Amino acid sequence: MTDDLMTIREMCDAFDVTPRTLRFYESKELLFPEREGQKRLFTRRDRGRLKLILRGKRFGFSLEEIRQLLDLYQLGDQQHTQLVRAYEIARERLAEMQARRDELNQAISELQTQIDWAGKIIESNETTQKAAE
Amino acid sequence: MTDDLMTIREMCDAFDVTPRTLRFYESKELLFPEREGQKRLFTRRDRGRLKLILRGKRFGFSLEEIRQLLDLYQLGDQQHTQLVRAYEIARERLAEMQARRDELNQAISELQTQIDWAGKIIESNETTQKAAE
DNA sequence: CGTTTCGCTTACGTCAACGTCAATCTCATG
DNA sequence: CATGAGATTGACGTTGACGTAAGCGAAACG
Repeated sequence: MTDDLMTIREMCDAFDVTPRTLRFYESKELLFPEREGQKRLFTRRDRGRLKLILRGKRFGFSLEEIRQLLDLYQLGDQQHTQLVRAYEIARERLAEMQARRDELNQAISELQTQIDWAGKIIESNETTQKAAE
Repeated sequence: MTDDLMTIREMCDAFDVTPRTLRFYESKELLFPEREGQKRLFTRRDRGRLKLILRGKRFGFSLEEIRQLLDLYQLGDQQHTQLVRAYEIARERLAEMQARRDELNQAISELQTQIDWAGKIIESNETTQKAAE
């Protein structure tokens, strides 16, 4: 593939973000595009990371938290101590995410209940209205 | 129950927030505490809403989005048109939340995979180290 | 009765996550 | 070669969600 590398514009179109956002993420060390002269060229690795960044944001993680999470996905070349530490952090994060999912499930079922109620009310309103006509 | 009404301090202790936060939420019309003279007194309704507010925040909703969600839980005294509209919004939100949950589940299983790998690496490192001793 | 202790209001400060604008630079195209 | 479209680097502006400090009123305590 010749377009293993993508320009900033291609990235923006692909992920629906602005150039400013990509430069900002680079300045925060979330992305590490290569350079061709001055111009940024984003790699497959950058795309993978960006995907995770955007996902993290949808769950309300801060960019700093996301940066730490990203490091967990790149555990290859670590020292043993570092690896063990990352492992522990990862297990904590996993527990958090599972707790969140459970909470989210509860929120969903509560909202579902409200919706069912509202549906019934609307239904009865409409039938009584029809009856009144 | 005589303490159906709670002071600002009791609320802060119960929900681990600051007074500033509660006043801020009131100013944004997320909470509607009663008044005894100048002092705020938070009702059971306020506590229910605060619980939902804090939950919403954990999922990355803005306060404005949360305000709209809260209205869905108070569909009693609405006009028919309003009710139908709220019903539609609620169904959209529900779909969003379900999508989020699915995405979260995927993120969890991916992270789980990474953790399993890391666990294996750590294990093998430790056994080879032991063997070398 | 003085003085802490809460609580209230008003108002300015802060931090994250970008938006926006100006001033270059660079390269392709008429 | 001019020029116009994109990209880059500062640098300042903005918005959301509070923090924080100043000043005042009420009430509870020694």
